[in-house]
Amino acid sequence: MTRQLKLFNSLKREKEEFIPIQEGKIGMYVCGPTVYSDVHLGNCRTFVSFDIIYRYLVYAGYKVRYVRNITDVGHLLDDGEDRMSRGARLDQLEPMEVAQRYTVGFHDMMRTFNTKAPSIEPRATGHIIEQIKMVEDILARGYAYVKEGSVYFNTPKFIADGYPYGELSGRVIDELLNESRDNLKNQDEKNHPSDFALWIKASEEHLMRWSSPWSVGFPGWHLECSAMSTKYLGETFDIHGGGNDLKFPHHENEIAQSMGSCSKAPANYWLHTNMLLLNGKKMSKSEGNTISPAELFSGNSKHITKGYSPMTVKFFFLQAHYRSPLDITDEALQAAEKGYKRLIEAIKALDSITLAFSLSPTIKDKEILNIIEESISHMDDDFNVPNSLASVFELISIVNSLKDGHIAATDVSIDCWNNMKSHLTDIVYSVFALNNDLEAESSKSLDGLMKLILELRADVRDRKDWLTADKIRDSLKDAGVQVKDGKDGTTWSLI
RNA sequence: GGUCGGGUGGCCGAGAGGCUAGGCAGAGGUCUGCAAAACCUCCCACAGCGGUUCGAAUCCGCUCUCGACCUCCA
Repeated sequence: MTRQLKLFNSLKREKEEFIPIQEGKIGMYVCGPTVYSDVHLGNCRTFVSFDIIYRYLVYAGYKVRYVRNITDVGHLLDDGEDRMSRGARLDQLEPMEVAQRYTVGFHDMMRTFNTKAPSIEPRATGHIIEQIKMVEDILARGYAYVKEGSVYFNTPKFIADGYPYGELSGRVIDELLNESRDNLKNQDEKNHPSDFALWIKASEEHLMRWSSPWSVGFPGWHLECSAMSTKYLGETFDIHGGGNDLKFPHHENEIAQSMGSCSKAPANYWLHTNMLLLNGKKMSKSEGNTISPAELFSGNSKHITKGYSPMTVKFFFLQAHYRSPLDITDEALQAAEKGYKRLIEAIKALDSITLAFSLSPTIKDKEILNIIEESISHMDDDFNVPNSLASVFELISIVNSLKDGHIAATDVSIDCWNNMKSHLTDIVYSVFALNNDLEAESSKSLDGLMKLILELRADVRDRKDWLTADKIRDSLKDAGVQVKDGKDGTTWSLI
């Protein structure tokens, strides 16, 4: 049994009933990172959002194939140089070395945020053959032309044949054409400014290059996603996701490429995540209004007063809907940290609560079961995590009340309690995937604790009170801490 | 300039014609040797100005304001 979902489809700009192509199965493609520098915090929010979407789809009973690419070629700079190559020159590294380094960094960060690896994570450079094939298909159907060894998509013909160029991004076709006419003179080889490159002939210095029927070159900006989504999910699949800044031109061109090559739309539902702001403004490196994940964790930034753990940051993300912009402020992060802590403390306490619950159903059961169902149905409604979290917090209050005896255990049945317990654990740990990283903090307090104990013990030793000093050492050993008295003082470690 | 999407209480953020969002902060209370935690109660907001309606934070218009895209961008 799968749950019935409603998704906000960017294509229609409204919520729709979700109907998968194959019952019970979902193919989902999400545009992944370009690995030419460290992951941007905004990337993290987007991928955390889609991770929760992926996890929820599985939770809701669907069998999901989740494909998220790694872009390691193909993005042009203003000067026509490939991004990967530029990184390579600056760093004196092989292009693939740059890609590898930042791919590893990206994966580390995804692990830090406790996201699941996608089912397939294809790389653009590993699918050059598929991309060339797609260009051939588009050429064969007349929606592309070759110029000086490069291949361009023919948007005017595509539009003239009645295909929906501009539908996703809400761009008016006439306007696109008009706007284009103005800058026509600036264009080099393209017949029309709104045309875009499918294959680009490599200049002499270009490091990343492959043979093709048209030239030794490299694939265009948008082609990889079309080729790889088709390969792994089929010509038409269920869900395509990405940041909303990719709507145009990237996603629009993906649609054009797919329809141009086989006349079928690539995805039925398009999901777009919104942007992250910092102190009410967009993040911008040039204006210094930016913060990296590492800075956020360490507190090493002028924008925040302290560091916030990855799960605190994740919880902060979860409090906003994926389609809303989210403003990062120190105050908001502090609030998130406290809320997250309250949530996790209660979840952690779940197992230690053993009370004499009622053996038969109660009135309170109904209320609790209701809240449980709400926390799920909010997720059915376009993955409304904030609303679902609100329901979870209502359950948390009930858990704490039971724990402290403000609600009598006899008012709740044992079945209902077990139900609530497993549901809370499931949704918090498996769907929201907020893994308890409070342990890291407790090791901080352990540090402080040990410092204090060892200082006191040092005083005792100065007084040559060996009995007490040894008692401390022995007791600590029993507690799992090994005390090591050395020449330069005393250290300790966990056994 | 064009297109699209926002502006919600002290802060962050859901909601989207009549019905409690939630978190954080603040006030009072219960508990406690004192704290902390937890629980209870209170704090009833929707940028401004018009309009539609029995009724608008929610619909319409205008104004102000923020953001995204239009060029690589999650």
